Amino acid sequence: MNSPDNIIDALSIDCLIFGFKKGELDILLVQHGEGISKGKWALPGGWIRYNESVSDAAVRLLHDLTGVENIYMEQLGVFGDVDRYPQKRVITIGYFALVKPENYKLHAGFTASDARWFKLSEVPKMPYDHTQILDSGVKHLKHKVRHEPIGFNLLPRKFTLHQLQEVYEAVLGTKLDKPNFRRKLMKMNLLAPSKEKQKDVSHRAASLYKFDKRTYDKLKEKGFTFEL
Amino acid sequence: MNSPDNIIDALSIDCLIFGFKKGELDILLVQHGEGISKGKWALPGGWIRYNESVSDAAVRLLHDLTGVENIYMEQLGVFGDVDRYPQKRVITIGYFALVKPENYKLHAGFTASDARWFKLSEVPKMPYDHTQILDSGVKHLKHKVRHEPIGFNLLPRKFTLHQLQEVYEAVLGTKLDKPNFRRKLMKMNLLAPSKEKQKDVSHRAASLYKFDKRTYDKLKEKGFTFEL
DNA sequence: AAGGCTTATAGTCAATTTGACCATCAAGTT
DNA sequence: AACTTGATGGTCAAATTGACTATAAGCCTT
Repeated sequence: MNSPDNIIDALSIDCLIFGFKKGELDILLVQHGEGISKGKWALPGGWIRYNESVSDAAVRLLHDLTGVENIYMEQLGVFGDVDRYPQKRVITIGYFALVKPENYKLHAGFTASDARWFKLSEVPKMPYDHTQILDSGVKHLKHKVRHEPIGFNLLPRKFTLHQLQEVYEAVLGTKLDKPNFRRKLMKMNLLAPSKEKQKDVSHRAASLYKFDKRTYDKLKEKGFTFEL
Repeated sequence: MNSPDNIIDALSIDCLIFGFKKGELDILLVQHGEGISKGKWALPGGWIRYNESVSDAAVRLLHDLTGVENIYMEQLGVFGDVDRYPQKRVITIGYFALVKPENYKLHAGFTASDARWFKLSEVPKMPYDHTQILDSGVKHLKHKVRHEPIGFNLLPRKFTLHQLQEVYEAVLGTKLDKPNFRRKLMKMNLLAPSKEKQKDVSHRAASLYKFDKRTYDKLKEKGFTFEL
């Protein structure tokens, strides 16, 4: 096969970086400091370098922006409508990341003059097809959170069952029964109890758990699938 | 954001086209007629045109190859390792398609000198990262078939419950209990009985059903999710 | 035409899981 | 010491699942 060189002008990456605070999902946006989209809040992103794999580029961009190394991250897909970007043919690859609150501090990166978290319900109008990318990511999150144990990537390493429940309630937009939720989760054996308890609460302190990846991997080999 | 133009050389599409016959999954490959990969069987693919969205390109390529318009199709993801393609930096977008047996006839397309179906178990070594793309697609299929009603896209429009069961057994690599499988599927109300029966079988003819997309869409709105 | 094959389809039943609850417990607060 | 708040533990009927058994419809042979 012969390739018609340079049939597109450029290939970018745009990141959906989700966080969770006060019972609500947040998304990290940056304010563009130059170009046509100056002043607008948009998804953080950047360009793929020539000698860098697509996934390396995503890791690099995510790191530059948040300063964090071990973020949960996956590729969301390609957004390639002809007129998604003005003037030139730019195709972008959407990435999807979940960050823990302890990593909520962030760098202001590259060409962004500022960066901050928005509640999902208060995301402003964004340029290009970023709103479409976000919708696609939220849909993906809703689906995935029910079929794979990824919810705790939005929580501190040690978390209470109730915090986890709040994540599910926020993502799925439903209320869940507390005893039933805990019963279901505990039976899966994916939560390893740490000996610690919650602190600084004005009521009985809840036990803290952490996700037991080792056990999950073992169970998965035996055919177990997470379902909620 | 300023884009460093043409940081990659080209962007291609590669298609995973799955079929189902004789209780086994098939995949459609083409034999390359020119270039470095001459003579090798590989995934069918092509280039994205300047004035064409990525998804339009996928539809076009799939149509050129199979001659079929309404194929079940979705984007699988981007494969962008630096050295996945010799000499140049070519990034590819994997697409994932399921075709019905009545559409098994195909055109030999563009630069492919030949095209044919391979059983999944007999796929030859493929050039570039095509084996990786295939593995990724099979994994995706295994997951998706359990969480969304897409299995019948590998069957004729009207099919028997047992045919459907065979699809699941082939994809998942397990044996399923016949009465239990039928009970579960029937309870979902996603299969509309056609008045017809199987023909030319040397035993009691089974009823034919078709997937009832309308009902599925309604149920989905109400929060139903397909699970098997 | 009768009996035998083969696969479809129906039904049974115990074990497990779910959904909707109520009850008790362990802190901190007044 | 009583009260408040949320954690944790149980109960129970209903629904679902998994492992089977039983019966029904056809063709195929003799």
